[in-house]
Amino acid sequence: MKVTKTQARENRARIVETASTLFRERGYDGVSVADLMAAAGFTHGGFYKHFRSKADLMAEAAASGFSQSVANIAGVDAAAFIKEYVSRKHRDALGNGCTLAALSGDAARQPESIKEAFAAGIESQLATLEREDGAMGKIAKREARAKRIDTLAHVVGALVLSRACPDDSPLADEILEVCRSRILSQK
Amino acid sequence: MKVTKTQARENRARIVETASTLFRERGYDGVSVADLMAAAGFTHGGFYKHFRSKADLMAEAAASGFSQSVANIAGVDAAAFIKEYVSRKHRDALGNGCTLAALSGDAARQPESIKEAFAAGIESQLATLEREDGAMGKIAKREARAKRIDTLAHVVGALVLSRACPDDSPLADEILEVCRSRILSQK
DNA sequence: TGTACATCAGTGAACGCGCGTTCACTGATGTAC
DNA sequence: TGTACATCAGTGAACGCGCGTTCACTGATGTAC
Repeated sequence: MKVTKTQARENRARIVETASTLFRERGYDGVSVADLMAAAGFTHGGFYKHFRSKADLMAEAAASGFSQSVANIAGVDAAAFIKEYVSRKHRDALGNGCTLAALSGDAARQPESIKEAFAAGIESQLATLEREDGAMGKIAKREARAKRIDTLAHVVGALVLSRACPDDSPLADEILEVCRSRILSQK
Repeated sequence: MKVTKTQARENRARIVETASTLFRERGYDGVSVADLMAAAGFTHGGFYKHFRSKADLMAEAAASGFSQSVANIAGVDAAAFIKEYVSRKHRDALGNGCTLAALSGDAARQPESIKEAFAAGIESQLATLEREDGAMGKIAKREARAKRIDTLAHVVGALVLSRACPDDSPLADEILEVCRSRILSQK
């Protein structure tokens, strides 16, 4: 049963978004093509009408996750970003959370095409955090970029360590709380 | 062909150490029982004479990786630790590097037994960084622990983000350099 | 100390299963006249 | 506008393959006498 061009484009987008969530929840190896297509409401065979391989989808799903994050934090100031990022709510919402925190470890072992998507994701995350430096001089701009890179690494590290601890363990919460307050006081 | 009790114990330890390295390099799903046993110099069938399951070995291999790290950083001061941790050398030495940076993302999706090994690994890492606070008061001790947790999250985040970027990309090095100098100046 | 036997680390074939990918097929959509 | 045909998104069976785990077997080690 063929389907409208528009419908097909929507279906493709739904597959990418579903994949983006499932990959963040279970990792790249934890989601099969059949799993994913079923979650999006299709049978697995049609997958290759949209994507050349699972690896191609992985790169697209990462990009989709990054633009979702960018949309979420657009217009939010640094302190609010840190408070939301380094929170129990974010830690426990793997599938809708930051792709960097959920999948950077996986990305490190993936082909270059996926690492490129991650580098682009990091840059767009940095650009979104960058609001107020239109009038800055060169040195101040460089300093502002360094600060944003440093903060991003810091919040990602806090979330990643907290998630590696057992669910509801005191250490998982301690890491989050300690890092949140310290990162906030450094900005 | 049976083997000496001592020999069997050594063989078991070799399997755990081999696994610890391979898991860090390729992730838990990237290493099969057969791969691992072959790398340790055995056939795969004997695996279950030593371990109840692959998941059991994963927890043991993590613990082994953590005690290797602890041995490496014992007696090193905070500045030297940060310089070595947030370095290109460490980033490019996945298999011999920090288990937290290599596998925390994977651990987040694993059974509680593995997360418990990670929590214990984090605590022993913190304890090793803790050298000079014998004479501290209660408040100073709490503050010192918070500082160590925060630094650990920070260095892990820097390494994880750098590794997610394409090999030899400018961004991968920039993240490392920016974070290294900023973390050092905060301590 | 020497002999007979039980133990058990290690072997390699086999198990069922799920993986990524391919393929012949369907039938509504889109197009050419 | 109406008709005939090509297109191609989606279906579901099938492909070869590698996975974690099990099992009958081997034969040197360790033990009981």
